Amino acid sequence: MSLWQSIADTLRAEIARGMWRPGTRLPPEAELAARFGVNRHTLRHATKVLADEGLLYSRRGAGVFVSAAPVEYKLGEKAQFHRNIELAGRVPNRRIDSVVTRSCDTAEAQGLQIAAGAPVHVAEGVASVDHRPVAIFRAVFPADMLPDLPKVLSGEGSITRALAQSGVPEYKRATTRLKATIADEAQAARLQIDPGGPLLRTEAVNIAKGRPVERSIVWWASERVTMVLDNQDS
Amino acid sequence: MSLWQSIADTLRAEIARGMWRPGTRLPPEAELAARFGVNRHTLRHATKVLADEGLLYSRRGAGVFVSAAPVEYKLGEKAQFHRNIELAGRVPNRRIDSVVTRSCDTAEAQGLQIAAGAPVHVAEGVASVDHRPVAIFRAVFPADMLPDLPKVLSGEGSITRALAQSGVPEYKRATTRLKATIADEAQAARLQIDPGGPLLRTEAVNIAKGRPVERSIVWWASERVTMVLDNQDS
DNA sequence: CCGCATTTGTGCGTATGTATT
DNA sequence: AAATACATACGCACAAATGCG
Repeated sequence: MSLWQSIADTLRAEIARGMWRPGTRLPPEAELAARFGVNRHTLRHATKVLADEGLLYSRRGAGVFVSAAPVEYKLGEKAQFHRNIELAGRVPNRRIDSVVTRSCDTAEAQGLQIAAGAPVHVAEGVASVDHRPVAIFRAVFPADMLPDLPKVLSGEGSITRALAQSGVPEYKRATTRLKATIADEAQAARLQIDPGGPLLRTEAVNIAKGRPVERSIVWWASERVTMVLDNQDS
Repeated sequence: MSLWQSIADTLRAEIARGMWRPGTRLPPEAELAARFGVNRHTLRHATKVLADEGLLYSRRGAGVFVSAAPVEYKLGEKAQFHRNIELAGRVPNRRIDSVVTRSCDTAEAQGLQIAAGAPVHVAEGVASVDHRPVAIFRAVFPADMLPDLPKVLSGEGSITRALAQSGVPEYKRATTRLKATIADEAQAARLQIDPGGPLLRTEAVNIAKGRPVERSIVWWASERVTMVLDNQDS
């Protein structure tokens, strides 16, 4: 095995076991090169590979840093934001910017299996992990099933808890549709990414007792999250 | 702009406009370095970037080649892809442009659960629906499990049949990871979309008898496909 | 605000190993 | 067997960005 490969493996293992915490700076290239007894180019070859993998990033004049690993968001029946993020050992948060009640459009009607034009509650906001924004969401609920949801939502950061308080203690994700899109300026600003960057758009329907209770559209900053579907679990 | 960047841009543009046909060999590094008036290392930096993008691949002792070969031979459709598209009432097709045997990188090693640097077969090509390209794929197989896969591939023209002949009659998808990316010029050209457009990148591992047999990365033209996950079916 | 040391980014020269042709 | 060509690695030098006193 080549030198740069073994160095990359060593550093990868050290990062994996927490020897270098996310956000911290690695020792200077010269120092690391001396530690491994190689030329600086050889060390740079190793760190370049790790940077390609997303484990490291470097800033000229500043140093090489351990990057925060992208969140792995598990898809499946029990896909819930808070639960997923907490299982990954991160700090989830949801900020609801607006809650309005209006009549639904045809796409929303089809997803929720209600009559076109029926009243719905629409909540919009930003979801974050470790206090960094990762997604913009728009959640649509049938108003007749959840008459007092707006009141509960404004006091809650969790949709699951809000639904529980509105008489829906449990729900499952029925379907998820995924697409890639490009961030416009407004989306980029809210997610604190560059305009034109890649977004992963998920469109999901949650059901309780066989009836749709929520249709959500979420735009994820693809740099900060990876969707994972594991067929062995479920 | 740095030298290697402008060189990479030049080569990328030349490949995009067909000056170097897919499958052809580029001039030797020394010659290209002389053409651009730079050191061989500088040129290698540029070609390395293009190799990372998937435009080029190098074979030690042989040369640097343009990744996607033209229609040399048409191989059969992968069962999953084929069935999915047919169920949607469309006409599926898969074109394998190249099959190369090389040593794997660390990411591939992790996915296939083999030693880093172990030999793998790599098949690249384009998947189409209704005779329009929808995805670029790269499939990686462990060479020790499937020693004669390249021969079988060229003889049979079917990945599933080739796997069956190699003692893998059945396999299933274990995990799928999804991300959104931006199409670079080469990808856009192959998919006949605009550069900068959204791509849905799936990274999947197929297993047979508990052992990984294939790791595929597929870049889908997001304009032409939507991924759907239905938890009620399975 | 300036200057300076630090640190990464880029580039050249050279040498050796190893696979392919 | 020999020539060709890529892979790896070392040493040196300078540019560019950062951060601190």
